[in-house]
Amino acid sequence: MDLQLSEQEIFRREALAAMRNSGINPYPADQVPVNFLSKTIKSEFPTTPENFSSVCVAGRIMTKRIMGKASFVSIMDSSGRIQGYINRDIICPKEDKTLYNDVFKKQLDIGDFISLEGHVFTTKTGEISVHVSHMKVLSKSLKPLPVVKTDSEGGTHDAFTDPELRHRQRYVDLIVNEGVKDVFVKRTKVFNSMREVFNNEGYLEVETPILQSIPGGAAARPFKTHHNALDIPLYLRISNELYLKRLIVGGFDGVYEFAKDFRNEGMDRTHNPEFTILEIYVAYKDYKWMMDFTEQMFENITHKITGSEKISFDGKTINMAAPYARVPILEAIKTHTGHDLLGKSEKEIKSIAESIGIEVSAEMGKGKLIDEIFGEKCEKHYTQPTFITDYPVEMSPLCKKHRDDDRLTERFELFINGTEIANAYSELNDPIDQRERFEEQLRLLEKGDDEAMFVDQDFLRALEYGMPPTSGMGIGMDRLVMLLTGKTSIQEVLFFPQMRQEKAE
RNA sequence: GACUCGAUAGCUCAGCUGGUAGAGCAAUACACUUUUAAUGUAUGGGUCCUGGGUUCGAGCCCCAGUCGGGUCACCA
Repeated sequence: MDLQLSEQEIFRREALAAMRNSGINPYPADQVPVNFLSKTIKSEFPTTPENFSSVCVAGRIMTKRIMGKASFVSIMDSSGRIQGYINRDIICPKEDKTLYNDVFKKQLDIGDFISLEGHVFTTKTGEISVHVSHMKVLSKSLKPLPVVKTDSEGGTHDAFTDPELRHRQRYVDLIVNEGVKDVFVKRTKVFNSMREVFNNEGYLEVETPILQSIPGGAAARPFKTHHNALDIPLYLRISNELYLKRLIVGGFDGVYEFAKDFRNEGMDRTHNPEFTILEIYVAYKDYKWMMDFTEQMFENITHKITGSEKISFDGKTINMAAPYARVPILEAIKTHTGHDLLGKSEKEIKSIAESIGIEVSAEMGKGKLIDEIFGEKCEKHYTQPTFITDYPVEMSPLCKKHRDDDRLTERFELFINGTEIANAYSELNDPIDQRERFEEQLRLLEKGDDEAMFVDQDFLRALEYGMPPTSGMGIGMDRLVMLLTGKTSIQEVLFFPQMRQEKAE
């Protein structure tokens, strides 16, 4: 699509041709005998200089400083940057100075990949550098990178900041913006440390279908697609919950999946159409156990990722150390609105909601009303990790009724910084109760609630074979990563957030 | 979806009351054998997001659209 080349792009193509004319392959095929990362050299050279008499590093040129017959070049590898000192008469010991005068000085640009071989030394100004004896071109770059500079006080100049460009061209963002890579490395560390916790408990990581004919397990609008050979409609999953419970029926004691889910809804700072939820189901446990398990895990992974139990987010300090407060939802509503909703009818709750300024509509059932009141008046108060528990039965069609009060369920949601991070149940395993709950959802569906759940007959059949008491939880991984990396936008923790097409054609 | 702000050189931005477009970095050329936001001198580089309109004249004003940010709504 780049029919029109900029001046700089033309210069780079000319440099590419010139390089070939000098007998240099700008895209060689051979392996590069890299034996050190820049980070290792910088951290270990001061104590064991004898190990660095013959190093080979490779990376992308980030700056070039030419001072006549000697030059400095900074290259960036996966671990950071290192400087090379390039002296004309050292890399060109014979008559022919082409490699220095033409290739290095003129044909190599910021963005090109090179390898440097030589010994490590410290320059007059104290920077650990590679004293280069051999330089090789590894790959020519044809597009100019944004040049971000950092001054001696650590200030950044000419930062590459346009969010559209940063997200569309994440590869450029990763190259030039310090700290971006780190967010994604942390993201993977979060996943890995949770995996470690689950695997140590003996839980099995599994995979379940993404293409589902009944999009179940959550209240959300699905993406619809079509299978040609079967000639049937299929949906991208909005949740994997019902499949993981089938596996508990099948006899696994603990299963988990880091699941990409897809919801065909609005996008904003905390929603992307595809996102990742960790779902875990453990047999013979209840939601109280899950709270203990969760707060312990969150304390551990926070420490592992950030080095502390305390995180700062958006100017607030959040203490992730266990234990977390446990507040029944109706208590929370009582505290923040003064209204006790326990035992109140749908009509009474509706008028209370209206009286405190909440917009209500005809198709809102009891569960939805309570959800609205909590969402509007309460959740923002829970900055520190708090388990909100015992949701009304109408809000939780897949959750077991509360052992002490059958108007409530054994459910918790974990709120941190006013946002829901986790949602967990003592899973409903009474197949007759489950069928009735589905039928209630069907009535809501007919009433026009387009988020009500579909009836999944095969899931009911599985429950009829018997499922042990089980506790299950879902954790919004993207939001958890946001929290642990201090990012306020989901786009900052996804490599490739959803965006509109760049060009109309 | 609503409101709002924005889009100008490769990047970050400036651009007066409407009078043919500017800076820093990057680029090109030259100088410079330990620099580091290297430096000095010179030079080139523009579909001012797109399409209409007003005007003698539009980067600037008006209308429509595209893409993005923010806020809200929807939604976990």
